[in-house]
Amino acid sequence: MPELPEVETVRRTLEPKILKRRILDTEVHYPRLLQNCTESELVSYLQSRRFVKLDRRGKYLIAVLDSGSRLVLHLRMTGRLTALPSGLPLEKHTSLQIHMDGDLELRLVDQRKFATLHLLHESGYGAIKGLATMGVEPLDSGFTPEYLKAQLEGRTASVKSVILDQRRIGGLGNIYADESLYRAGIFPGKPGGSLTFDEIQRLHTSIRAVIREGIRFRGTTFRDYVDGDGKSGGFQERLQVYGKEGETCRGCGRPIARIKLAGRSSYYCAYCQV
DNA sequence: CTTGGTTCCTGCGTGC
DNA sequence: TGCACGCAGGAACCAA
Repeated sequence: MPELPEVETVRRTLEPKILKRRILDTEVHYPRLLQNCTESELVSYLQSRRFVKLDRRGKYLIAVLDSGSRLVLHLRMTGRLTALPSGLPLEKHTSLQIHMDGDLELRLVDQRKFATLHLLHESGYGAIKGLATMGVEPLDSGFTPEYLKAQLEGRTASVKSVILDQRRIGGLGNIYADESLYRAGIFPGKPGGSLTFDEIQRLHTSIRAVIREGIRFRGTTFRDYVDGDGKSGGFQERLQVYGKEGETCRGCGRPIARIKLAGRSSYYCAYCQV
């Protein structure tokens, strides 16, 4: 599940490979990937264009073209975006291929087919609701304990569902949310509005630390994720609770538990997180 | 406004 | 061994 650290790692690995190359041809194998244009529109628009920049906002990748228009991609759960030598065998669930000069192929493989692609010609993100309403990111200067407090204040929903809300915090997903709450010693099901300022400060610190470490270790490969070179991440070695139901808590030796919150699995230690 | 349920999709784990 | 079934999950959308 690509979250902020994974998408940032993809961005960093892809950008130097794809910039300045000319697009030779585009093949769309899963047309429903395209949210606001047709297959033929995309193919003809990209013909002979070049990418001049690869940006990220939350979990969105934004590829800026030399025309100024942008391709906006969201990998959702199983999307893999790689830039590898052209002509490698076509994998099952390949949604998109962009053939570029210099023997390079930008490829999207997406087993569950939830990934989305927008082609934006106008400025701004109005056409993409999730981008237009994206909240402050954990590593932005605006992400302060006070900001987090304001997001949690008055919420009866669980703290976990509040921090997963992309309109409040951009880029956090299930894995890093669970790891952050574990490090902060906070039970994920606790109502958001019930956190003390001390707990909010701890959560703020742990979210930033977990996201920074996630990037430093090049993301978490729990199942599908690979970076732009097709390589797995390293943060899965550092996970303390996510996916570890029944395993021993490093803090107290008791078993890690799992509950459902807002429709998602939440892993936590019932003793260390209150 | 908030909150929770449903939907999209495919592969995998479970149980008979 | 084989098959049906439920589940996993990010975010848009809908209903209350």
